[in-house]
This record gives sequence, C-alpha cells and structure tokens, in this order.
Amino acid sequence: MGSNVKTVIRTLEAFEAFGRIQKPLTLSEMAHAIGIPLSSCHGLIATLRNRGYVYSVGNNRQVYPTRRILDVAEAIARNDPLLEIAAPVLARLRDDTGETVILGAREGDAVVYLEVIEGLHTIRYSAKPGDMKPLHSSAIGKAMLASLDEADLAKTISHIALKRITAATLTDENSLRRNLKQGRKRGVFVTRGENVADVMGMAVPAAPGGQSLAVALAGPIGRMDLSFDAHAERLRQAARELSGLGEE
Amino acid sequence: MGSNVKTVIRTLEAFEAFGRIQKPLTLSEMAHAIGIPLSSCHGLIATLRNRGYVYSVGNNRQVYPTRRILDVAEAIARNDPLLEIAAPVLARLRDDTGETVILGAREGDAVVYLEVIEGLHTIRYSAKPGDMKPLHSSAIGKAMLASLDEADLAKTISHIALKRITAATLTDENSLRRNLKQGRKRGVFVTRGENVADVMGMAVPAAPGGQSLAVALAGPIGRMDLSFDAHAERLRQAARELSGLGEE
DNA sequence: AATAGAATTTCACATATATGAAAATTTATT
DNA sequence: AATAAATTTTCATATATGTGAAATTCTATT
Repeated sequence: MGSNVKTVIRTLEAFEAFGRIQKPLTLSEMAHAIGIPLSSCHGLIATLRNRGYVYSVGNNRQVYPTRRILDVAEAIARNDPLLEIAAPVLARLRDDTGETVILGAREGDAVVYLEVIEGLHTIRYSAKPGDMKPLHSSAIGKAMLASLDEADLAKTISHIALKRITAATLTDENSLRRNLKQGRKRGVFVTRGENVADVMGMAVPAAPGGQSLAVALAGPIGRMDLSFDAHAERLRQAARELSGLGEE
Repeated sequence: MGSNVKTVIRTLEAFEAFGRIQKPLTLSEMAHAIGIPLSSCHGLIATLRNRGYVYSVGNNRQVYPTRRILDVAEAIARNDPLLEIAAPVLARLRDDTGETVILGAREGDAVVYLEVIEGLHTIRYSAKPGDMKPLHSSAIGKAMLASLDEADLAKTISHIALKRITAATLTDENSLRRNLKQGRKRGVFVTRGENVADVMGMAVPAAPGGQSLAVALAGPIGRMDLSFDAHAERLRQAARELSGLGEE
C-alpha cells in the first residue's frame, strides 16, 4: 500500500501510546515511545494541546489525553452501521463455543478485524478491532479470496506475495487454491497454524446488510480440533443469522 | 499558540466528522465535511485504512471507522489519572444542583474542559470534554487567573487580548481585576453572560492530587440566580472534596 | 541562592506533504 | 450496451512539516 501520511500515523500512534502505557507522559517519553525526534514530537503534542485532546497533568510537563477522544469514539461507535446489529449474534457464538469470535472484512490486500469478542478460556486467541492480517494466511482472508471470481483471484494472488508467516503458511499458489477449493466444499475456511503457530482459525462468509464479510472462530489447534464439526456448524449458523440482518 | 500541525488537525477532524455525521462517508463527502481538497483527503483516508482505523462499507466507496479508535480511547480513559477519582464527586454535585458540572484546567492561554456532566434540565449548559474557553470570560478561567501571583497575572493578561465575546465580556483590565478580587472574597468566581449570552458560570478552584484545576456549575442566568448562594456553597464543598482526593 | 543537569523550545534548512489538474475508474442514464 | 456524469486516483510541483543542533527554560542538588 503506497500512500501513508507520516503525520497521520504519528497522531494515531501518540494515542496508541497513551492507551498502551496508560499514564501521563512527558514530551521526551512520548518521543521515545513512538520513536520520533523530540522536535517533531513537540509540534505534534502542541497541536493536540491546542485542540483540547491532551492536557498537562500535575505541575510538570506530563500530558495525558482529555476525554475528548473518548467522546468522539463513542459517538462513532454509537451509530456503527454494522456492529450494532451484529454484536448479539457474535456474542452468542462466543458463548456457545467459548472461543474467540471475529468479524472481519477485506481491506485492500489485507483483512481488517471489525469486531473481536474474546473467548472464555485462559488460553485464547487475543486480538483487537483494527488489527490487520494477511489474506492468504488467515481464515477470514481465505473466505474472502474464495468469494472472488477466477479473474479477480488471479489478480489478487499476484498482488499479494504469498509470504511465509509461519512454517505452516501456504506459500505456493497451488496449495492455496486447493485449500480454497476444500473450504468451499466444506463450507468453512480453515487455517492451521498458518498465521500464528498453534492457532486454528475457522471462517465462514457472511453478508450482513449486503456487505461481504466473514465471521470466524479462533483458538488453540488442540482444543479446536476436538470440537471441529460442532464449531463449524455453529459458525455456519451464525453466518446465516448475520446475513439475514440489516437488509435495507 | 503558534504551532499547529495541519495533518494532525485533519486527522482529528476526520474522526470528529464521523462522530458528528454518524454514518459512512465517501471520500468526497469527507473532503467536504472537513473542508480540504479531495486529493489531500485521499491520502489521509488511505492511511487510516492501511492502519485499520477505517474500513470500506458496502460495495461502494464509503468508509467508516472500525472499533479501533474506541478501543484506544477506552484504554486511555480506563487509566485516567484524574477522572476516575473525581467522577463520583462531580456526579453528586450535578445531582444536587441539577446544573451542568464542569471540571477544567488551564492549558496555555485557554481553559480546557476535562470533564462535563450535563445538567438535568431541558434548558441546560451543554459542552464537551476538550472544549476550550477563553481565560478571561469563563468562570474556570477566572479561578485560574485568580490563583496567579501579581507577576504572572500581569504577564498572562498581556498575552491574552481581553477579547470581546459577548456584550457582557469584561474587556478592560481593571474590570477584570476587580472581578477577580470580588471572586476571591466571595470564594466563587462568576461569569454572567460574558462568554455565552444568558449563561451564568460559577467556579471554585480545586486541586485533586495536587493539580491546579477548577470545578464549575453552569446554567441559565435566571435559574442560577435563584439558587446562587446554595449553589456556591455546594460547589465549595465539592471543591474541598476534590482537593482531598488522590494525594500521593 | 547558585550551579549542574535535564528537559523543552526554537530555528534554518532538508524532506515530506498538499494541491490543482489530468487521467482513470466507477456509476447512472439513455 | 453505449454514453455521460460523477467520483476517485495519480502526478508534478508549491508549500508545509520534520529534523539536528543550538538556545532556552526548568528542575534537582549542593
């Protein structure tokens, strides 16, 4: 993906740093946290202050975000065109399977997680909305690829190098195509340690409101294998429920 | 305040636009919403997509934020060093007075609202965390000015032009100094339509965790006048409670 | 109170972004 | 299906930002 505006990324990373470190930071701490020069960080933080997004804490130079960013984010989430209707379905799927549930979409040559509801086990697949995964080594990505016609699929595969992520990643086109075909036949797309070692992902396409997405379960291979068929069936049910939602 | 990085502002304004409009936007709609050229908006949105902050909705070109920004904002708010402890005090103050309660700090030559708990009346003062107000025409600003020693006060007044905001704004230094003196004597700093017509603000300094802030009530002049003394006393009580919190 | 040390702010120039206009793509209409 | 209209994407260049280093301010220590 060519175009990335440096300052946009840094703005986001500043908020991410506050979210990660969760305490007020000085200018130099922030500069270090996001790996940018002090002088650049100075302008960034000054702008955030001038806009009411951060305020100075204590008498020293530390700053921390005001609630403004939360206010904005909540207003955005409140009218999320998709998740409002999808959330209950995803929650039930999580409760029934105990495993982490993910709703994802294709975004360029990657998969983006729109919603993640983490599983109930101590050992579970953990991820966040906004996380991005390769198309060829994630279950949701495979579901997306499988929905393309031959021309689009060929084009997409040539775009994305089938990069090796783990020892199990399918890195040649024939293996991937066979895998997609198998997924179509089974009605569920599977990864076995292809993106994260020991993790199995299972995904089924879903189209809430007509939008082409996929819903997935992810967990440790051993545990997922034990319930594979039941999980697959439950996942397909969730996908059907989602696809019936939000018709407009 | 001199330094404002354009791209930082635009990044924030993009999220604000989603929060305000609360539905997916096309590139051109966004460009229009935040008043920037299409070509510039293109790079901005592309970066947000690449970072997993927005995703494309439907089959057309609309985009909407993922939950990622909410996740980050919630992580930030979860460990807010200040509001966690202050919130209950502010909530009780709001419940007892029925009027909008604000916690604010000085930030440069302005006041920034850190927390706003809106009043219970249909007609009420409405504002948001992150909103910024002039030092000389807001009750919290006056509380801040009144805490300065003579040297700092003189310097600050010369910085900030005592700009007229409404017909009632105190725009000359002597009026303002008299007003501050009166506030010190009464133990409460007041604005009467000086920033927003018909609005009375009342503020008292508070120092939770040693940080110099002010807590305020705001509402329509008529209603506020009726309960002025009771509100002032209740406000002073809240300030005392706040100042006792978060000692470390 | 003076000094040393640390952190922040400023500055001038190198670099990255922002922009209008043109090209390409998509969508709507006939 | 062809055409027109609208929207998005690209591109070359003007403009704004990013940077290292110096100056300043603040903080801690004596």
